[in-house]
Amino acid sequence: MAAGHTLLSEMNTDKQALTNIFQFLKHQNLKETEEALKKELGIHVTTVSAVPTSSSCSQPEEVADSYSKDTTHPRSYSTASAPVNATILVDDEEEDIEPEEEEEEEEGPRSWPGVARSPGPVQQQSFGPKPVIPFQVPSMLTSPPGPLLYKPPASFPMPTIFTLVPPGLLAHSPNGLINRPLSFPSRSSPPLMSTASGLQSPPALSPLTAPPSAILSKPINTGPTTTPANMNGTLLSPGTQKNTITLASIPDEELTPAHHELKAFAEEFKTKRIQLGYTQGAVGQSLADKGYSNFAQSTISRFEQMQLSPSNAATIMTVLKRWLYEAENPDMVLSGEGQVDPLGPPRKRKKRVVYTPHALSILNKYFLKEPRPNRQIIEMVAEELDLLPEEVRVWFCNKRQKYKTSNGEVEETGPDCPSPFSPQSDVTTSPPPAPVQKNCTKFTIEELII
DNA sequence: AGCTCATGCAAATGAGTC
DNA sequence: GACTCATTTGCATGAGCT
Repeated sequence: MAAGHTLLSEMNTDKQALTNIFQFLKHQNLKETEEALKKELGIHVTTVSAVPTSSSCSQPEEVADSYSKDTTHPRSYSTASAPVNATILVDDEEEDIEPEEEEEEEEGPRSWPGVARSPGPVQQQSFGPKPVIPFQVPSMLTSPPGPLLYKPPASFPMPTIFTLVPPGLLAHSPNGLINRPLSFPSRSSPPLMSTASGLQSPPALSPLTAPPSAILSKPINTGPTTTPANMNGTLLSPGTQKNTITLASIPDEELTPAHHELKAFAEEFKTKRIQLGYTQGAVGQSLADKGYSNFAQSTISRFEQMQLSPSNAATIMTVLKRWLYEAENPDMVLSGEGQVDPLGPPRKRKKRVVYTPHALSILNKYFLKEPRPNRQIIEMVAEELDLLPEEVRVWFCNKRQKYKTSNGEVEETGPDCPSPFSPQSDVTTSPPPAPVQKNCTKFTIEELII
């Protein structure tokens, strides 16, 4: 504690932060938590050298692993608009202090080669001094003892950068989204799911609409990957076509404590979501509204069913846990830098493009002729189909991948050089058999013109 | 009929590699 | 820089319910 005081004395504003925290705890009658926080501060602050401008948090291995693949989700950040405050490190263990920038990387939209994109929604603005105090909430706080039965295990800690926003200050939020107390979704407002309405592109070619000549045969031994092994959805994640392990598929006896915690939270989340009157789609919408990483209804559904990999579930849990806390405590918004996602700035995942049957047909024809088109061809195809070159490139990548998995291992000829096709294969999109091409001879554009 | 949820499929993404 | 591979996650849609 003494060390904590030392640190705090150096960082003026954190006194205010601590005051707020303790007031909050008192207000919530969280005596135990308060004590624990004090205790924890006393312990952990000693491990910190001053962290004047950037905050940091720890990620024990299991969770760190879950983050490891997504570098766009910084695990720590400090505020941009609030006066520079020190952040108190609460968790211990390994540290990784991310270089500032994160928020700047704050992504302008992902850049697509050769294509100028309009910037995404501005997540951070300069509002001048803001009455929010960046603070790293201790893990026990991130899972409020009161409303939440779930207690975060050490192996799945919450991201712990938060800003406590006193209720009275909520109205000062300048952007209408940030720091707004969570409100119940209006039943009259269009739910998230309703976006899947008439404005979408036509569905992809169905097997029946594909020209007979375009129907490939499936390999005699279709691997286990072409079809979900379990159609009832209890063993394999539907969206998981490979050997991805989902939490739901792990036998009880093999579940680690961390897995149990995830499952427990998923159950609790579902229960409380329903109690709060939110549909899965509304949760996704609310996440987006609040500036968090948003997820589609389907992802929320999969989370609740634990049809996600453990690491993926852990990642999503951090967001949902925070969302749930705010939903249950509308007067006390936990926010880091306004409403920054605990995993970093909201993801800017490119909106999924649904290709028209016509586009798919053309793409498949090109794929047949040249599964590995060069840049020039890609650009030509993109122009013809009014797509981005990057979209075309990705389509070919995915197509090769799908082809390879659905047709078994490709030998000499490789997926790039379609081998004589065995009867039946990917019926929806695969092109008709092509002559075996030794050495994957590239086609010229002229040859590719259909 | 309209809403919610579950799920197949595939577009998008990230890590590792060449 | 572009590929492969594994993974994540959104769109579309069907099932079930009210």
